[in-house]
Amino acid sequence: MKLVVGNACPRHETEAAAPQDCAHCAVREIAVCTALSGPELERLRGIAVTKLYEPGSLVFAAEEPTSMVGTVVQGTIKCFKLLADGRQQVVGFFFPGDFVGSPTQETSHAFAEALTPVEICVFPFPAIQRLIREMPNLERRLLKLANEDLDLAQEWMLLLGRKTAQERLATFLLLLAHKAKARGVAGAPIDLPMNRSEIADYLGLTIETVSRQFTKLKASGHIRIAHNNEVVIRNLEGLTAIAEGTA
Amino acid sequence: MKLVVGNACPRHETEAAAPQDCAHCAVREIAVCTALSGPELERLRGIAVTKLYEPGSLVFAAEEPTSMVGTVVQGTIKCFKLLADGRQQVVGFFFPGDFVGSPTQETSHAFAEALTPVEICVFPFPAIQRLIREMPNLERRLLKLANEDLDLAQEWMLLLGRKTAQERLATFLLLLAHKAKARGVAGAPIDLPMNRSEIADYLGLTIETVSRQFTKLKASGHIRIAHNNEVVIRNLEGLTAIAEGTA
DNA sequence: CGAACTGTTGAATAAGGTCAAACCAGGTGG
DNA sequence: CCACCTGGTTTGACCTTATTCAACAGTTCG
Repeated sequence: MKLVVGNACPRHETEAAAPQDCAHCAVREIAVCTALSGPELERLRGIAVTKLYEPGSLVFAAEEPTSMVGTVVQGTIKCFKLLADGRQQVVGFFFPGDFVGSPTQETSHAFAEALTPVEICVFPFPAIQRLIREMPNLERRLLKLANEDLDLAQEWMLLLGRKTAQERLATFLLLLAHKAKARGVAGAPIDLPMNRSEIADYLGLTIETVSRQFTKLKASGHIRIAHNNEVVIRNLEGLTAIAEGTA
Repeated sequence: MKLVVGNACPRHETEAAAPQDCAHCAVREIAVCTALSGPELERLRGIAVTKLYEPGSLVFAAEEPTSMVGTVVQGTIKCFKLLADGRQQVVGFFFPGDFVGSPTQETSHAFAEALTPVEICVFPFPAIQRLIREMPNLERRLLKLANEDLDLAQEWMLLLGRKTAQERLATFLLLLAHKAKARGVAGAPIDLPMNRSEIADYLGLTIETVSRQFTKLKASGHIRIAHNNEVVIRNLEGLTAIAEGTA
């Protein structure tokens, strides 16, 4: 129960202009906008602003009026909650294509911080609320995404409430692999843009325990760590069995 | 890690007719239907079926095609996930007025079981999907509910990942008090329709630990247990401080 | 009244946390 | 080019919290 104050720099964003060209956007095929027709997409682009964030900078803070939601275009974000004494729980990592923020809640109850240089296609809050009312396709897509997020959150409740340290790390690595695959970066070694501390705060563990479990998974031949801190899964079936508690 | 197979009877439901009169429904003011106009409400009622479930019976199962969503009218439901060896994580308790099930997911990833005699205003899956497309107010309301559920799920991730046993129980009792208040049963002692095992599975603890924490909270004068297994909060500020880790 | 549950309490154990030291890689500057 | 620093990471020794195992108490119900 050590006090670990979030060291995120309060806002370090660079405002850019509206996104140039949705057709050539890197995440066009997987983001919210997938569901939209040409004219709808054009309207959404009308309210969008591309913003850049430095690693470590705060994207939004808890208990403040919601200012934005948006799609991650590049980089990785962590979303987390804090207790008064600094205990931290990461509630999600967001990669390119992921939608960040709650489009209906007037105030956020979590913090969001850039882990790497991040580019977000930002939709300002009042504007997106208006568009939602006018574009059923957008609303439908957001409902779908919210339900998927809820599913994942419940899966994570199972992990945090009932899985062992080993099972948690295995589940985490498989989740990253799965998400990488979803955005078309399959097969390749898994990039870990977060450090041990952030993994620990996602898995409800300490950095030491996370490190020990990495060591175990390496020793048992389930994974291998490449030079640039990337993870290679060497035994997918075995790792899956561990993650599901059937090893 | 003891094997605890769910002992829910597979389906023990009684089908009734369509709900008689929404205007006099006990949960009219707090359920999904709040958002709907007269004609819309009439259409929703058109697809609704009131169903009754015995305590212990299964409302729906994980990994099966979604058959229904619905509003709890009476009684309490628990929603939970299982690991292969029987470890269980409750992901939510549902009280009168609460909406159960995911209206966009083709298959559920959790089980739902009646804890008491339960009455649900059921919306069959294909029908509700059609209605959602045709009634923006309904869709908006569902999006709002999904975002609120997600918020609660993240709060629970914080609890499961970072709170002590004592803090977890305190948070749980305050949540129940809060939900009771939301449906207009404020002030009164908190009813616990679930047993210690189910509380444990919600808090990521064992029954023994839950019991010990109850004893501690009683001893410290924060709560009192009434005859019928109801909890009276005697020191709200103190209990809140414990729940938030600032005690 | 006694069987079958559910809940409580106690003692022993283990999983993970805490504290502390060593390690390692990537920069910096002499 | 290499010693030195610095941050993150790994490893080890010990400790704490919650779990496990076991006995017991209270209720409900036949």
